[in-house]
Amino acid sequence: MNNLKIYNTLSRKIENFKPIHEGRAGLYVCGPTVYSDVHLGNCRTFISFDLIYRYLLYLGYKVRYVRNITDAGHLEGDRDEGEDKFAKKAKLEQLEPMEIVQKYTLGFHEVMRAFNTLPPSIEPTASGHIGEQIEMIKEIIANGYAYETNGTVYFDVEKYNIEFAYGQLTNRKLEDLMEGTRELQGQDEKRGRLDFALWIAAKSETLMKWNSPWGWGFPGWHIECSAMSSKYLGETFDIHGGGMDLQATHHTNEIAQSQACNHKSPVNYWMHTNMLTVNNVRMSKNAGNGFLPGELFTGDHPLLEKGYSPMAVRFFMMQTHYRSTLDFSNEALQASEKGHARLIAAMKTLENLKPTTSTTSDIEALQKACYDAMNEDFNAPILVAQLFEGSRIINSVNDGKETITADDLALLKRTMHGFVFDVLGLGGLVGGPDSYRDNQGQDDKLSSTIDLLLDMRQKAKDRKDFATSDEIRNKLEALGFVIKDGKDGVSWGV
RNA sequence: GGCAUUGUGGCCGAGUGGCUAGGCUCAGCUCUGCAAAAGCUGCUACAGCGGUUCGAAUCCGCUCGAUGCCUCCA
Repeated sequence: MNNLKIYNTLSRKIENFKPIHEGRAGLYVCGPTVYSDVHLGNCRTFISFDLIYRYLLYLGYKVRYVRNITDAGHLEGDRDEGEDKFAKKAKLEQLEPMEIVQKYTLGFHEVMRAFNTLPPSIEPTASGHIGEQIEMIKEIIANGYAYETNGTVYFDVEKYNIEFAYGQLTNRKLEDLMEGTRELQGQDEKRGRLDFALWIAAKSETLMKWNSPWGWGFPGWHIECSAMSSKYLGETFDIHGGGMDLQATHHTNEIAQSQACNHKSPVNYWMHTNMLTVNNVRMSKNAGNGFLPGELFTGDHPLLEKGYSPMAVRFFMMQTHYRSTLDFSNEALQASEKGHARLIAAMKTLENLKPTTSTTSDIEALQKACYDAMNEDFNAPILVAQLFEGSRIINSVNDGKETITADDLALLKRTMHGFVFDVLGLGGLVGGPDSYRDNQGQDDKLSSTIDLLLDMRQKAKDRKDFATSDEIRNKLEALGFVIKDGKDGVSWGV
């Protein structure tokens, strides 16, 4: 449990993970803004952190995993101009803002389930924590790091920077940041160009608004994460994660708010996941090169040659480290699809392995290699390579080319199950994720039927009636089944 | 312009200075009635040029290329 290493954005180094409380870990991940369908880039981030969450659990940590839902106050422009996203979408769709929130929250959960991600321990909403956010803003004002103008409260970045390093997370100096900032209209209310809103005064047309000491309004985007993370994980907690694109603005402001409020650094380990690209260009909502998870599953998109199962996609993501960019292409996806199928086939074979009195491969070394891979900043690609070594052993034992003792077989099963299913989250034995397991009863009937056909084929083979046996095989294969003639009989897969 | 990341074999992708992951593709072999599956073997990889070193894909410098952030985004 003590060998885990994590790359910390703050130090730009791989560090030993030392939790604040022995045996426990607090993890906060910035969740989605639910004003439209979740897109695949978001999914990659959440799947990456699902892996991290799963491995912490697998190591025996008691983890509190908090992932928020942003359902209020997220403006179009990050620097406080623009319109409320929910209200804008609501006008377009003629719905109440909270209907939008509900619709896309449900859709988000559906996709997360399809990818077999574990639900977080707590999934707090911004709109449900307005009080906490107001209290935090009051404290920041009392501490002298924020000021109110016409019902809007701004964070005073330049004043904060005198005492703290505002740009520490991105290694930037305040002067450089100032240069890079444009002069925007309607900003006379701000004292400094980098100042950002903690609370925004409602206009007459604002649909989502709450009462506050500064009048009716809504919270700025960044304050919700500071308020909710400190509420559920404490003023300083272990790990905060999110996509790399949040590093410069959102997370930088989160640190500033928390420091200004609580006088302490909020997070020990900052983790950032890399972007998803298509043809080497970042997939983004507005670039037109993105597709939705649903389109990926069905293949119903011009960029996709066919559909890919959620587990094949998850496996594809596990073959790349979370800090590397991941490029989507049909070729790469299809390669992963086959690799995934081969690994899952070996998992099935593992169930039927027969032990003997000696072992030819070093199972303990395999197990250690799996732990080593994940302990090195959650290196899933190396883990996958080790699991293929495990699958090679499984198949060799199955072919009678290698042997294994009962004890080693038990260890091999524990290792393979633990890392394939519990850590990588590649679904259960029968058909993968829960959504694919609904027709369990049918599956049983189907497999009896296939077994019957294969039994008939065997009888035909026994009397050298190869015409009949091949006909059965060819027709089954045409239906998508794979027939494997093994040493001790026939097996099949889909 | 500033701050970062990055350039690995046909493709995708790991790589902590020396022991050259893994998957997919392709070719061959073993097994098989034939296939499939499985196993084994192979396919002149580290952008270029210098440097440090006994030794560099890995460290340093320069050149060229790609990407991200700095402006909504996971």
